[in-house]
Amino acid sequence: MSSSTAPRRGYHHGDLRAGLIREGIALLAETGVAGFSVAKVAARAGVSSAAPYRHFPDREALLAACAAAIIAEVTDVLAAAAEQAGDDPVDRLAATAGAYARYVLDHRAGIDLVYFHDLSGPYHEVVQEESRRLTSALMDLVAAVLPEDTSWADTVEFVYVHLSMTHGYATLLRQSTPKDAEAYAARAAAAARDHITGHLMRLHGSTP
Amino acid sequence: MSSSTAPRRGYHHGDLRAGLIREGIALLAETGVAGFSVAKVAARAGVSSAAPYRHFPDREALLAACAAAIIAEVTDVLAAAAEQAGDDPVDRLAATAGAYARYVLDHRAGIDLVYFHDLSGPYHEVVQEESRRLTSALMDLVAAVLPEDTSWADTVEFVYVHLSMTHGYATLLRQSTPKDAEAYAARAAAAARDHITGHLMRLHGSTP
DNA sequence: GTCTATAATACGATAGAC
DNA sequence: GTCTATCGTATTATAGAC
Repeated sequence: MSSSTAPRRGYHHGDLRAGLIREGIALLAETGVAGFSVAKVAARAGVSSAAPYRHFPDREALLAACAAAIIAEVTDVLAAAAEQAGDDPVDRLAATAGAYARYVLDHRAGIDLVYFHDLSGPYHEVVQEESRRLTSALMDLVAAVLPEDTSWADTVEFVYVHLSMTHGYATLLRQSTPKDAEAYAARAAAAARDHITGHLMRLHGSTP
Repeated sequence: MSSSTAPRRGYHHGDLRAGLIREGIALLAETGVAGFSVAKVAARAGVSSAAPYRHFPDREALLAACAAAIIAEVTDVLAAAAEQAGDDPVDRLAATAGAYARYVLDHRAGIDLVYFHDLSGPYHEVVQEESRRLTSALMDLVAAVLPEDTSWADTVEFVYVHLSMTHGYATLLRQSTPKDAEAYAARAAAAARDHITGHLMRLHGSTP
């Protein structure tokens, strides 16, 4: 019974697969996709450069697993922010923009994997699955903001634009001042609110 | 006089420096920063892998030169789009969002260099110079949209958000359907218009 | 100013011991 | 499942011929 829970030796890991994904995400946050390599991830996890190939067939598969994990985490972060924002639909949607900005500021380069890597290859079904989860969560929040008779296509389009400006603001932001994250998150939320307001104005056919 | 205008030999180039930047931009558009290498750029330009080092001290300098050229081109494209949009300030600003989307669709991965690479190192004064030109051009367009008594800081913030959502929409867009660019550009412009309208509403203190 | 050749390094991936 | 060892390849950058 002595070997059931404790690691057998120094090089043994309880769950190397999970550890590699964790270290992969950390490496991506520091260097971006350009600086990502299987060897570096392995070194960070404290194993040899051959070990990852027991868990992932090639570099691309490890990268895809990291991307899926990042998207999953973002989804959870946005959902939590909406939950915490209260009952008003506009507040809830705007809060996701602020939370996204905060996330990108923390994970810096990590997010570029999701937006700049070609996700159409093999192994990427997992990534697309997580992307659908994220989109789905936002669909619910957006549907609560738009009028009840809004078509599915228009709702999707609004999700698209909301995520776009949220992502764009957060990444531009990352370039400049890295401090005072809360102030920037608040401004990201305010920008999202402007967009929501303007869109509702257009729907109502009035102009300022 | 026979050697003054014509190339002397097969390996001779009139302006290799410019050619390297041109091919570097094309390579970035195809592969992104991760796939960028001095050797590949040299091969595309039809010279040996050592030749670029006569014109750029290292890889980073070539990359910086490409980034500066990309930003300069974007600046020109946005200015031309505003010019072509007519006299209404809102039309002119919204047009830049559409033009940006069109540019990113054409140059795909190329733009990530500008937004995801660390631009704080050496050689990057040129990049920051071009960035300032872009910001400055947008400042004029935004100032024409906002009320005359708007502070400089608020104008900068609006430029920031406008560019953010413009960039975000264009890059998200690049991920999905690559066809029907004009329709997407029109929607990018419409999204920018929503943001402008919503912001003006907030300034006027009214709600939808 | 461009070439050929090369050094030093890092990477992806595999083979075989344990 | 992880190790050590290794092959093949691509990269950055330099040296020296022309």
